[in-house]
Amino acid sequence: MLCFALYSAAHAMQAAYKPLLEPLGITYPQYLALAALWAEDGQTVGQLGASLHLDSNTLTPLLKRLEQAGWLIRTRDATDERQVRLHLTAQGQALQESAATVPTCFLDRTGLDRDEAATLRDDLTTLRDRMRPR
Amino acid sequence: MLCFALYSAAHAMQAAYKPLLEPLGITYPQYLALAALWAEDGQTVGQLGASLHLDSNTLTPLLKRLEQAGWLIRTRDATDERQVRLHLTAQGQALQESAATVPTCFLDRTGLDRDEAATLRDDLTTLRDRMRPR
DNA sequence: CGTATTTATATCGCACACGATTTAATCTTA
DNA sequence: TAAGATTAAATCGTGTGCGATATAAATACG
Repeated sequence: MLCFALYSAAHAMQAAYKPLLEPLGITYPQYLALAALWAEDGQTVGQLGASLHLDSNTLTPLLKRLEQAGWLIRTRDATDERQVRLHLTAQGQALQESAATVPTCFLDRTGLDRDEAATLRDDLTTLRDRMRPR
Repeated sequence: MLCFALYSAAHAMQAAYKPLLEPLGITYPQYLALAALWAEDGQTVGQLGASLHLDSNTLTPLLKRLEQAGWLIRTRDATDERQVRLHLTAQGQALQESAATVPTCFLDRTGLDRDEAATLRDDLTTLRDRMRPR
């Protein structure tokens, strides 16, 4: 069953990330959100949701927790008051340094070399995009 | 990022299953539990948890919902009262028939042929087992 | 035999996911 | 420009996952 392999591998992946992220005080989905902001600060909730494939019903509480923890600030866009922009705090930017080793540590844990990991990543991304539309 | 590919593909997979399972009135994790019981009825919570990689903190509420819905019955093992055995009801057994087309429908949705799906499944299972132990 | 330890579930609390709905702001268009 | 449609977040409810703890039954051991 491909589906169960995917289901259980995804859970195992989050479990493997836990010891890496716990010292930083963030969860895996929070890490994804912060990583997106490290790549581009000042995104809106909608932009973040588009890249993470998550909607505001999931993101709003998660982002409030990140704000509560001091990693970012949520501000209404001055031009379009419907949008909420996400800005990293100094602490949130500094966290990128602390998390710098995380991807490599995780890759080590998988036992895959970079090429194998890239191939599997591409296969999964293709699969995901085939399943999404309808 | 392999991790995000895995994360988002797993979510997309559950989304792809939703229209197949919703008519049956079950969720994807519930489907996994029932599928395990279709393969072998009368398992204990612990046995089911071992095959699904889930603990009783997740399974107990899920199984209570399945019992509530009439798919199975939970009974204490007479020999060892610590264990809870899971027995499909007639309705629960009959559901296997209704769900018979689900795996093929899902495979169609992935756009993969059986060999590609099997290869990806094995890669994911290997990856999962590499990440699990420590 | 009786107490300590181990084992199998259950319970509790918190953090996602996501369908459905709500609210508020912006855009459309007659 | 005023009413209706659209859009962006937020809110609400339900169902997982999982760490930590509790409970009760079975086993080990002195």
